[in-house]
Amino acid sequence: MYVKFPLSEDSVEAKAFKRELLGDEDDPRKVYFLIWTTTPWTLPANLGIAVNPQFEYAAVEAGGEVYVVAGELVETVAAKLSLNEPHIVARFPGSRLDLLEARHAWLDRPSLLMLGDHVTLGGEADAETELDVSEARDRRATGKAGTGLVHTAPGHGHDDFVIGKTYGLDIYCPVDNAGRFTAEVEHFAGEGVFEANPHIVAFLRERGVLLFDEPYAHRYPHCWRCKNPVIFRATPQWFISLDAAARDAVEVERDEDGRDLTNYTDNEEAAPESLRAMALREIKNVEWVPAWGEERMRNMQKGRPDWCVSRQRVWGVPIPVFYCSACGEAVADRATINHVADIFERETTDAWYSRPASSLLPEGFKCPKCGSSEFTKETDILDVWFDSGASSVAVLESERYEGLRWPADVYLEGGDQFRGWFNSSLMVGLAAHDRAPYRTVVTHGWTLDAQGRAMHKSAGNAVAPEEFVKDSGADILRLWVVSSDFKEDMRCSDEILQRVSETYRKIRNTVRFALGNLDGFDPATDAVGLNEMQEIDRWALAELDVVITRVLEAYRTYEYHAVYHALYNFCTVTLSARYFDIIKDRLYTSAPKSHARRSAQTALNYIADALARMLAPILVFTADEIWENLPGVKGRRGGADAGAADEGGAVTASVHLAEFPVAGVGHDARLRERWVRLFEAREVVLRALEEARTSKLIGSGLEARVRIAAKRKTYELLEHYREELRYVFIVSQVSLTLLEEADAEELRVRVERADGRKCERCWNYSVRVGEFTRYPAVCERCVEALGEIEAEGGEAE
RNA sequence: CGGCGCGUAGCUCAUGGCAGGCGAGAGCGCUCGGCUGAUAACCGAGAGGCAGGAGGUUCGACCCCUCCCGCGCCGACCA
Repeated sequence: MYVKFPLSEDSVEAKAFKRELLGDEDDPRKVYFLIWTTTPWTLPANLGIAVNPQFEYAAVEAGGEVYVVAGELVETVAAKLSLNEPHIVARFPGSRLDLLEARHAWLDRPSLLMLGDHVTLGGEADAETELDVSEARDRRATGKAGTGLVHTAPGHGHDDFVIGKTYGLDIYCPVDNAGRFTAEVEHFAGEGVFEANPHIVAFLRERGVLLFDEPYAHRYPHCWRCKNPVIFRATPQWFISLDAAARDAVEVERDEDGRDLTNYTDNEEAAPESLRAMALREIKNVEWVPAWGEERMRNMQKGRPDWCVSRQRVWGVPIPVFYCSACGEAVADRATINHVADIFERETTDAWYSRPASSLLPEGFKCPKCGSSEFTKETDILDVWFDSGASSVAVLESERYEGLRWPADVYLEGGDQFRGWFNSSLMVGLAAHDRAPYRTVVTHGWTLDAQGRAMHKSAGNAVAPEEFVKDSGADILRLWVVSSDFKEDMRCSDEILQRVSETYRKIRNTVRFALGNLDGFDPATDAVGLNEMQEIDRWALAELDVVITRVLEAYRTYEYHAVYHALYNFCTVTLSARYFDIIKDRLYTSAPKSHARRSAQTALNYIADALARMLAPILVFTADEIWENLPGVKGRRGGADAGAADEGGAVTASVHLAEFPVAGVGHDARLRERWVRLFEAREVVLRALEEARTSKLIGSGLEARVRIAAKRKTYELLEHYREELRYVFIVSQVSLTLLEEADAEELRVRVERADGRKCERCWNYSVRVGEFTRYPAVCERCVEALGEIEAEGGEAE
């Protein structure tokens, strides 16, 4: 709607202005300021009109009246209003209008002309509409609505409020809590604002001040919950000042009950600081993970407005303020607040609602200003952020929990909580103890879908954790969490969870292999000392040691995805593809109680034990399942190095009562270096075997005899392990020769069919199969193993 | 628009962050093959990335600077 506000012609300034426009201050034609608005109900609260000082405005004469509108909008406005032969009588910059006075369109009240950069030519300049910038630009290019003069009601919108404050206008808001006009609003008192809209339009039309109205679609803010349109009202609120220094020194809690004194400040004498100053100081002392959190928090505190802590809700923690019924004085001093606090401690905050003001105040309390003893209670409640911000004090200093202390070691939440919980906790912590309530703050990123977009139920791309847990279990969901770098945004989708499920199965299967091969192994009697173990078993433990070191460090620094990758890589490469594959021969064919087999089992037991401990925080259930199946836990009590026992040898009932494995046990850097080179050679052999397989020379690697020629350096290494090589490469025979230094290759591998026949017991090929009358289908190694089994009274297959 | 962050193979991550240096790595997945005593398993080989894009600094940049593009969080009486 377009409404005209007449110029107040009485003032000297107005006369001068009219003379400029029409040449004569006594010209009978009246001058009007033309405003446009989509919210008729805010007009009763109009106290001003804003124009943009940068724009050019024009005075348009039509039908004996003169209208002021933005120069660029003259044509569109004239067309829309069907003005009778409009013509421009003057042009002037917006700044010319500053501080002129109009009369309200129908009320006996001035409306002040003001300058504001928020005024646009696109319409929808009203603060109420919250149009975003790009959309506003589009709108400006297409349909124009508006006059370049913005009706301003400081009580009904942010921009209006701000400019109203600048010009010293009242913050006038004649709408009550129920959304109805108050009694002072002529003609419309008691009407709900939305119901009043058409009445106001009709009323203005009758008065002849409405020049045009039409239906107009535009954005308008709605309640996020009930979806109804909301209205803006400026209302009195309680704030906590961030810049005012405390008038009194903070009361310092003394260390009465043995709590760490450093938790509390004792700077009673120090000059009072503002909350903001304290916050900026404390932010430096907190460890932020990731580190950029410090800068984010600091920037936020720098530009933060005072904390509005009052909320108009019927539930919550009341603000313990009283108002004098006689003089209106707000009462909230230490004595009254402590009095209320004492009552709350006994009766909970419900007392605020159940007791009258008189019984919430100290006996005989009188208004410090007027001496009256009649008071009313504040009805606003505290911002719930204040509640959560107080959690550190409420929980950590509660006597209901043992072993807790303030401040907290760690706060962990999503990055959205910088402005939320991290902030409110900091404020309350500072108020209570002058210190940050946390030593470390860890933040995680957002969960996004496969395309990296935020999950929304409405977009249908959300993964419901509870659904997934129901199908696949919490262990796998936790494994997903840990597989991602939680400090950044994390992606989650069916495919990703599918992958994680597969890695879970791999880990579980790997440990199951170890446990399966520990059947009958009793760490107390069967374990082999580290120095007596076969070298590859010690190699496995040396690799495990590296993993332990890496995992413990990663846990310590919140690099959980590094934990995941280290453990998973260990399971797939070190164990499954290498160690397990190589020792299968020994586990399956050596005599059950042979030293060779027990050597491998000792390593397996240690590995399974360590994996259970390291996996425990992630695969909570699976780790316990592993734990229960460790031979040291199953029934018996383990030895010191037998695993499944904590330091001191005590077997714990649950892995979650056990410590992380200790680094350094299997440490052997030189051994690992040798085996790095051995495995490099193994890769060359494996490639050669693959070629032989492709050409149908062999199928299984055990069908092969490998002829290796190596230059001096490699030769010497391999020579040292000559008898081990067939097991490391998993072939039946290996021969080794020296390669000329002039040769191009460091290592040359030829694959042939293995000599002899396949041993039906161990599947290796041997020229000696058939030599042994007692076991004609078996090789020399198996004959020996079978002999041992028989000697132990066991049953040889 | 303002504050902060992210963008390396199909996927999850290394390397790279104020110590820039030869042809950017791993595992999974995929393709092909082997094994059949971890079998709703296991082993191997292979293909696969111009490090979001464009400039700049430099003898030399994934790594430093600028701009652009894409994405996320915050700027809400939602916790």
